Amino acid sequence: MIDDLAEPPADEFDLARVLAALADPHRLVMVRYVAAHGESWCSRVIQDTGLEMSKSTFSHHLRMLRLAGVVTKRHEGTKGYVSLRAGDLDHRFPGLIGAVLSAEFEPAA
Amino acid sequence: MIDDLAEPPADEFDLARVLAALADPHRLVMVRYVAAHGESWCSRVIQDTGLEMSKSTFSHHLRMLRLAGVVTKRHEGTKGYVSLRAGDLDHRFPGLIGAVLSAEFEPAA
DNA sequence: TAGTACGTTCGATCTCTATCGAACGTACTA
DNA sequence: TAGTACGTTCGATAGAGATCGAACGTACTA
Repeated sequence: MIDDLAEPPADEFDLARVLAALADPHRLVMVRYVAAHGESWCSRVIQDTGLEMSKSTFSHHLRMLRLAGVVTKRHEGTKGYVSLRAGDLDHRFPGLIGAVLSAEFEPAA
Repeated sequence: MIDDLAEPPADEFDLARVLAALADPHRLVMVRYVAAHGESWCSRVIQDTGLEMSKSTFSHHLRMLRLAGVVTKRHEGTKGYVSLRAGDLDHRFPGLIGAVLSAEFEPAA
């Protein structure tokens, strides 16, 4: 776990990149989970959400979210703890993450 | 211009699809233009925004936006008039389009 | 010292998307 | 009746992203 991935500072967030990071059903599930449960480690997210994907695919999605600035990760022991950068997001794009989190998820809800 | 593209009704909007439609810098420019100027015809959007793309590429982006439900198009004479489905969007995903439209566009703004 | 759990990285594959030029159909205009 | 403006559709191409299994490195545990 080398993990020298550069998470951007809030003032360098790119709108299109953030939207692209959120524009995936699996990643929306991930983001909603950490938004609701607070900081969580990866395998817990996979288990609790019931996301059916391999660890490598999860890691890829996590990478997309971190590169956009949507989530951050810290490391403790063998676990990686993921949390939403709600404050940074709301500072840079006021109301955006709140609207996404409170939006109806499924079509014809 | 056969144009039998099915634009979804508001209650069938899909969040991931809408976010994906907005997750492109060119399409963000298009959406912001029609949001600011109201109903506009295609070639006017291309000219005023200074978007450097072919007509076919513009047509492709317009298609993505329409399929997601972000914009609608009506036809009059030889021109296609595009407008934002602000009401439908806000009804289904309250605050989302407003947050996107008011967001800082460029990084390090 | 293994052994186990955790998560990343590495190929490989497949699909989707962005892009263009060319050709087309539609409607107005001279 | 051409001619022109408008926008779509059709290949074709190139790039990005989603997905997986396998291999790896790290930290705790027995």
